[in-house]
Amino acid sequence: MPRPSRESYGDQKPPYSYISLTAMAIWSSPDKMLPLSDIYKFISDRFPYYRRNTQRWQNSLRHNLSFNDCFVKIPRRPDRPGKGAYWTLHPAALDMFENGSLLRRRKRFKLLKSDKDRLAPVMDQAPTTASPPPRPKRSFDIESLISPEPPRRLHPLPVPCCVLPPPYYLPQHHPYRLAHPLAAV
DNA sequence: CAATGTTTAGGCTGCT
DNA sequence: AGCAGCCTAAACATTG
Repeated sequence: MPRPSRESYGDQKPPYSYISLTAMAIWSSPDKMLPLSDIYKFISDRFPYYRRNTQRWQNSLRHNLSFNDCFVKIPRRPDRPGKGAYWTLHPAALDMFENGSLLRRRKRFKLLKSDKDRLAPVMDQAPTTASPPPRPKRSFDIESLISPEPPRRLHPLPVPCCVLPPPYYLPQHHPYRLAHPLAAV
């Protein structure tokens, strides 16, 4: 099984879907959430193939972000202004890839319409204030699958995975908090 | 205005 | 053949 590594692929197209590449990028970030431009950067830093034809693949990537329910937009905090939201993974979508492989998804992650409707009003609220972060619960270790292409590390590697981004990015009654086994306590 | 985000549409491939 | 997952193009809206 091919795995992304420092010297893999070169100019060849990596065997990962945009969904996989985006999930890698998001999950390798400290807060498990990234703005669009950082997702682009992660991918083109690691996979030289994506240093070309940027208009094409970035359009596809944006399509995937909006189209797939597994990606969720988190509004910026008012004190961190900027263009565009942060993107994260839906907690229920973390087992989308068979046995940790990012090559092919088991099944498309699709929310029921009723779930979407329930989520929508909450996502429109302005982000609220902080509370102590729930402690990490391992679920998905993409870090073990990826290493940066250039000889440098973007993040310290043994990062404990947490299912949720830090709560201060999320509205107080965000469903994700409830979805998190520790946040519910 | 350029970057970001949403949506529709068509094509390709592998699987059953 | 039909379906599911994926890729690409493109029109269009929103936002900083």
